[in-house]
Amino acid sequence: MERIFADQLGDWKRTCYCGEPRRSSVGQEMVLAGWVQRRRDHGGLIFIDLRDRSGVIQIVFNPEVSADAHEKAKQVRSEDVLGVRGYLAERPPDTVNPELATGEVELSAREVKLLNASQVPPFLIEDDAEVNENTRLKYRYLDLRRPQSLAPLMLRYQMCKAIRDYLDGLGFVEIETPVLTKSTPEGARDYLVPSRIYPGKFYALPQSPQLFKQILMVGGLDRYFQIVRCFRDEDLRADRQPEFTQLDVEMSFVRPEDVFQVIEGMITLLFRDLKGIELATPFARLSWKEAMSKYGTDKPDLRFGLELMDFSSTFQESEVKVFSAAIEKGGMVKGLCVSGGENLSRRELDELTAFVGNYGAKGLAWIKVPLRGPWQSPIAKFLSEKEQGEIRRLTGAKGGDLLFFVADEARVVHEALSNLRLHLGERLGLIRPGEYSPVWIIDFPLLEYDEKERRRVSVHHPFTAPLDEDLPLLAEEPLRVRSKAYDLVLNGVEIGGGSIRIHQVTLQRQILGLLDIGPEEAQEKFGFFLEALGFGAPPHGGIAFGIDRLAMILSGAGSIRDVIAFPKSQRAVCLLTDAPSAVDPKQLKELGIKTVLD
RNA sequence: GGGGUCGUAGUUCAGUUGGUUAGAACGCCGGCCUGUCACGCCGGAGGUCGCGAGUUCGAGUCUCGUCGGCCCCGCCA
Repeated sequence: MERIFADQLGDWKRTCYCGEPRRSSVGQEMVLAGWVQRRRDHGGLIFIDLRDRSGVIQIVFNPEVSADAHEKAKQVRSEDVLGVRGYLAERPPDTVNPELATGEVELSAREVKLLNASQVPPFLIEDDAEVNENTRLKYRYLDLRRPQSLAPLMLRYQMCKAIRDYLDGLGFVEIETPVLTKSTPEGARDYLVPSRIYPGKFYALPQSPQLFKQILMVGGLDRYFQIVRCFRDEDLRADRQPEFTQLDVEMSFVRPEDVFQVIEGMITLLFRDLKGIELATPFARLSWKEAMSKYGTDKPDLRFGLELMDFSSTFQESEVKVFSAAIEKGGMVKGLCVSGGENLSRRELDELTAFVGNYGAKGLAWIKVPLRGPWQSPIAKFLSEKEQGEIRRLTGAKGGDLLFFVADEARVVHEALSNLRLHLGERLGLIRPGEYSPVWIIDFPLLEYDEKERRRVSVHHPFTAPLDEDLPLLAEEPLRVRSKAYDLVLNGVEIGGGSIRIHQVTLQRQILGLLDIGPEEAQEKFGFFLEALGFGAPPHGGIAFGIDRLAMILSGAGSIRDVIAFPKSQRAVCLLTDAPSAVDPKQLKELGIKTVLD
């Protein structure tokens, strides 16, 4: 039988949140409202735990206090919405509930309004209820009633508010930029929005407000920021959603150090206010080259050592053919030394071999260094005395250690070993919980060669300025030019990235040329921008932060979906609304669009 | 596009080498109960084993396909 509750709030005004009443308010008349967490019907007395976002309070329905309220409470079920008027009472001492913030008091109900009935919820609204994510997301409104699910969103809000206050204090101005904008080449796949007024033409949703913020600098804004939604039509990951939020920052007349200073102040503030953690400043700085060499990645996790070591010169002429052959072909041999790793089983070593296979490594060589006796290793018998000596010298390996080696082209070696390093770091418990190691990665290469596209592409983006000292290399050896780009990496997560931009149109055209973007294409794609640079663009630079990833780190969330109110599934579907969905043929006709699917 | 993993009651899960009527806990429904707070006690309902083929005397279990959740590779200037 369907239960229908038709009471209205009427002139009732809620006194406070359910989680707030304390002993100091005992005796006061109160109106509370919320959802029914649980009902305990003793036949005579009925207890109801009433919940809102602030917490839970116990309501007592005693027929001797109000027969009418007690009668109504009999009909109440989980997740029904109630308003209750009554007196706050002190609980009898032996019934105090120390688990509850409101556990010393209870509301004695005089009058109750049944404001809405709820269907039986598909899952229990409790923190420790483990529910499949698809069910949680389909009923996200129920999921959000759990403090555990709401907390990351609350923290995210506090984070954004603190950022706004901080930047405001430094004279930054938040300005909105268009969401319906122009598709730009380079970068990720665009989300397109068809134009009705110009059939066959499309807006693109911004991947970032890059050009607009630079144009704001040309406009003399001097210090801009925006917390802004960005869109990239690429496949999802645990830390990637098709729409995500950036903190976008841009400043005029600045050097990288000026940007670092502003951002370090902001990040330390967030950790201090939101986590009570004091981060040391200035943050570490690591050149891209050093990061790649020591960690095999441009986003190293500095919470633990386990650095990569280069054995290329050791194995140049090695009898271990996979090593020497890789070097011969222009590749390298690198490895790492796992202190105390000797007790890994053969099976575990096989698993690690399969693991590096994910990243293209064709194998994983290992050497166990026992406390006494000869090395145990499939390659041991091929290693010369000299090589063994070199390995000892380079690694400092002692009894109980385990050495890993990967030989391949540099890219594969670095991919494989950097991921192996992270994997081992986690698995061997090298990461101390609660530790945060921010580091700026600087001096990125400006360009790299894309084998698939057979042309140079930007490592950061086409508007990044080269290092002044490398400008002379631009014409002859452009791939050796470093840039004024920087990333902020925290515990192995790239949380922000930016650069000092090119502010002179001549240099900008030259860079576009190096990217094989000819004058005509440049004119068509960013003519407006090049023109703007020509009207006195100031030197400027900035940075963009992944707000979602920052919120993940600060809240300890395991997935980006935890810090987004209505996230999409891995197949980019909104499980709540079922978007994307088919549209009315009339809508398509109006837009001049025909689908070509069978 | 590829690899891995999961899908059994509303939820979380169990289900043996393929074998009779698919189980548990919580939730739900009914009854009793005036100090519970994971209330308790008694009783009850609830299943397209994701979907579709195939193998078999017989499929929750095996095979293939497909759909969906999650993780990863590719992709993400």
